Amino acid sequence: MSQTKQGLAFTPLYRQVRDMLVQRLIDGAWTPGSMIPSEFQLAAELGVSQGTVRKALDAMTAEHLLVRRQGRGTFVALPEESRILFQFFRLIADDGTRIFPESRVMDRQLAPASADERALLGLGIDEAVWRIDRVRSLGGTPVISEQITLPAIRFEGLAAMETIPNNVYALYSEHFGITIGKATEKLKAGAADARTAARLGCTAGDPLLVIERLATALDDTPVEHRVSYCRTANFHYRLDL
Amino acid sequence: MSQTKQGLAFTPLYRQVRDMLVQRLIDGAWTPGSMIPSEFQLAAELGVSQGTVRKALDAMTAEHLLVRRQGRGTFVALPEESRILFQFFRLIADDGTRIFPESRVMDRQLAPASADERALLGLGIDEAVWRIDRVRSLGGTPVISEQITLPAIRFEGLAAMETIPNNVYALYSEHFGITIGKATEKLKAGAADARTAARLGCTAGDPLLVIERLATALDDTPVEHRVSYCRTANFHYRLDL
DNA sequence: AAGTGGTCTAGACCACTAA
DNA sequence: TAGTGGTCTAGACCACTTC
Repeated sequence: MSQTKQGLAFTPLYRQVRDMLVQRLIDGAWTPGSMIPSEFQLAAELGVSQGTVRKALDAMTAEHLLVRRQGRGTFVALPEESRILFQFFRLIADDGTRIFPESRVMDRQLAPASADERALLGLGIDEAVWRIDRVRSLGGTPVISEQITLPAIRFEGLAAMETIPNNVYALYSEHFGITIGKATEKLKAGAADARTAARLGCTAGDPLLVIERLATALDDTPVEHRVSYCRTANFHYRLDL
Repeated sequence: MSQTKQGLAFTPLYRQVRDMLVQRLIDGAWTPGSMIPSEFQLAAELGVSQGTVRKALDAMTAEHLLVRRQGRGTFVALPEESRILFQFFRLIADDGTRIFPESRVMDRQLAPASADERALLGLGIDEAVWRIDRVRSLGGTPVISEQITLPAIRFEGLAAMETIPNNVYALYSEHFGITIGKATEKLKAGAADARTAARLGCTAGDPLLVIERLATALDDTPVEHRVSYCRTANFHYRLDL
């Protein structure tokens, strides 16, 4: 647990500790929902001070990987609705209400990956993908039509599943051992095509908010590509700068 | 610099220090670009430890209020292009390039505030606002049409100004002593009206990304309301989750 | 009462910058 | 060489939760 500080590749100790602890999440040594050892235990085990462990744990808390509760302990974050709502789902009713959307799966297919999909998900030439097509409703009204693409190799049991639950990040975690760590979104305005318009109860050509998301696992490998077409008549995408 | 820790209104010491230092920015005791005292000097002056001052300064750095440079010192952040580009301007070329937009002011008016404007900017019944209408271009092509609304009382010298510079946050800071601290954005999809379409070189009815921003000063009072209509044919709004 | 995270302190040493 | 921020340590006490 020591390192010469000169040279161009200096990594602070708290960062090394953070990386080691994230590795435990990747390896599944610490599972979602479980309590991890206390700061002092980790400090003793790793041979660093408690303050250094704290700095690593604080960083992981900021990444939403851990949840700390005074008096109780530190826990591995769960992909529960409240967390998704806070971290990943930014569509909010115009009156400020936050609701978790319901989903209706329209289609699910296993197919060879297109060139675009291979590039986005880092797949080889012969790899396949799952494509999930669903409609999401907020307060009973269909608002989002979205297509999700997953690398087939990481979701091998998916064919056997009867239904796909509403919270897919909980599915990835519980059934496939994949934790989504980060995601990048690109937003554009687009026009509704006939099929999407029919789904969302609007007219073809109506403007839609188009959200393209690439989500990565804890090891920063791409896991999910998603394009969402959103009717923003009564909802908006909110962001603090 | 001490406080009983029981009771419901406990505020950590580093937070109190942070608030005191932000007050110096509000009061203008520390001006943008200037170097502030070292951690040890502040600690001695405020009667707290250097570690507590550091935690306050780190928080302010995270808020983009300060810039720290190892070996040089800690400086009050400037509303310079690079900072705006990083913190406030999220429209990026599809190839990933970040450019600072040029602006062309189409109109500037002083008028009584509408009911909506009064509500958004926290104004009284007889207050006036400035309305600035401009077109912004990226790499020579007009991409954004936006309307900015400012409380007239906070921008009294604006009538005398010949031109309005491209970087309005630098203007607010340098000419009116107002530092924008935070902003909230609401994104929707909308259709171009005839005037906006003519400005942006598209067709009326084309989908546009509509960004509504409310920016607040360091003391959390609203300062600027802005609605931007963006053509996203070759650009997108990017965000990390 | 015991164990946890949250705060605060004091001091050491390293790395970077400028004079 | 002096001064700055960046990292790391060791230890104290407080607040919250559970038993």
